[in-house]
Amino acid sequence: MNTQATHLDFFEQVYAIVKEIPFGRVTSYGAIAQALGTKKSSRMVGWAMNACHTQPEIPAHRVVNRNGLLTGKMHFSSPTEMEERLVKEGIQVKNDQILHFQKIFWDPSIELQIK
DNA sequence: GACATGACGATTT
DNA sequence: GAAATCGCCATGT
Repeated sequence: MNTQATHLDFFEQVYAIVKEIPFGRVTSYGAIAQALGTKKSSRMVGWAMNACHTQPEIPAHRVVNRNGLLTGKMHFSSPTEMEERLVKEGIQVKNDQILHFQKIFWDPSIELQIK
């Protein structure tokens, strides 16, 4: 049937990890990609997030780029919703950038003990 | 099927 | 240390 179910699998993998992100924590696209075993296709993670609108339960605001920069904030209902939501969880955001990013960084490949 | 684009990352200059 | 460049892979035109 789905001879091209490649993206569906990938999307579900990404969603599963993003939903496991604990409160007040964030991760990066590359970290998720690496947890899936394809750290090089970090773009695909971002692409999957683009389709996250099909899954309203996806805390996409907890997923930022490797710089801790809210690169995808513009894809939310409002360009400020991502920032506001992160701050609401106790995450400090300044100039669209997460403060103490490395401190609150949550690596799925480690926390989920994915080898 | 070639060309361009994209919520990225790492490396090199 | 900032800017430029390559890599990677799926999607759209």
